[in-house]
Amino acid sequence: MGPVNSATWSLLLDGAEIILREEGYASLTSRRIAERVGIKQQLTYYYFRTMDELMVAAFRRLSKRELARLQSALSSDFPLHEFWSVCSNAGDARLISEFMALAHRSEGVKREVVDFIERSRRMHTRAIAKSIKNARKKSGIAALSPVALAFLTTSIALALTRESALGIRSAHREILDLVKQGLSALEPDAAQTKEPIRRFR
Amino acid sequence: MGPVNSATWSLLLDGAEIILREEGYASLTSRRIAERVGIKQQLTYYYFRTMDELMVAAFRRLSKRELARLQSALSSDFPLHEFWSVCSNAGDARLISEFMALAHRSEGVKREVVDFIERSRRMHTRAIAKSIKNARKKSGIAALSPVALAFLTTSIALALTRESALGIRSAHREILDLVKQGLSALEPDAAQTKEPIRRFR
DNA sequence: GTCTATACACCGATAGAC
DNA sequence: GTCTATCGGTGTATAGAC
Repeated sequence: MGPVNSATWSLLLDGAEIILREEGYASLTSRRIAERVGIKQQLTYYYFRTMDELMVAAFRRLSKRELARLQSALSSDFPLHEFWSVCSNAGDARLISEFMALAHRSEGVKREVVDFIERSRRMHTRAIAKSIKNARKKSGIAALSPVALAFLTTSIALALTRESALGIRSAHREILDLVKQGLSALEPDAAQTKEPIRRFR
Repeated sequence: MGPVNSATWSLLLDGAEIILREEGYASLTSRRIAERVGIKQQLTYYYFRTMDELMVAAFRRLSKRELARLQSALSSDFPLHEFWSVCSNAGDARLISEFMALAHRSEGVKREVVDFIERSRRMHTRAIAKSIKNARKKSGIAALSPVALAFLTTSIALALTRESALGIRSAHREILDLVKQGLSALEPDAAQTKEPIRRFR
């Protein structure tokens, strides 16, 4: 069994991410990955016992990276604005949504995905709670609990990216304005210092 | 080429739906469908030229049925409550989400999916607009345009079903109460006459 | 309309040479 | 650690008998 984090090990996971992004999980095969990164198919089984193990490893690496990215967003000057920006990244959203689909087909992947969602929601919730407490004048948004706001934010980000990928645009502009308004209510200074978030046309 | 809407033709699409629901789109193969409904694999190609054609036909049939279901919901006494109830049906949500994933891999499916989303959103938007106009006292919810409310409703329904399928429950109770409250603001009489919607524990 | 037979490509996975 | 060779299984799709 090949060593974790070695060069070829990482290369295989890189290939897995590329395939998932570009072609979806149905094309996530050892042959396709190997072909994409220029190695022999059978080498896959030196580093991973089964394809399922590879998928779990791929998501675990992605999850680690994504949680670090979210954590660093939450450590910035405008945590909620930055968190939203990370959530709205189309490439990673696509990747995570492919893994969510895979979660229905692999117990191992499912465990990791659930763990990731719960962790990121907890982080997000704590940050929202802090922002609400710090906000000078309470806006109507504080009628909702932090965890509900966290759920809504990520749900909206995912729906926007998914529909954008299909070419659907109806209501997007208004929803985006609404989110921006909500974020600015919780982080008032961000509106002046940062340019408007414009991720969807 | 076998006749559309014949018994075996329908049987094949039934099988396709079952496979999609139970195993996801990666398992949507002619062998698996045929095995599931008890016919020979090769017969698939008497009714459909390619698997892609079968998928498009399957979604078209589902889309028709679903739009009819939504339309009939909107013709009921409490259109928005009923629409929400249909959207929150776990089985159909799963099916539609599998087709959305398939849309990334098939131009034909993509066209049908986009058409379905746009049609259902238009129907939903019109119904919301009508309810807002009819509502006696305007609630805070009317600050949002009908199409934005339509987007939010379906996004929330999809996110709730997806997370429920994974076993995640955080914030669900509160979000469900929020939706119920919004629906009741637009359709005030429904609260008394119908029992509370309780689709997620 | 449904069947058998069959083509050819791709899949996961293993054995063993170097 | 990477390679060649190879297995049995499954995938789409076609030809042709009944």
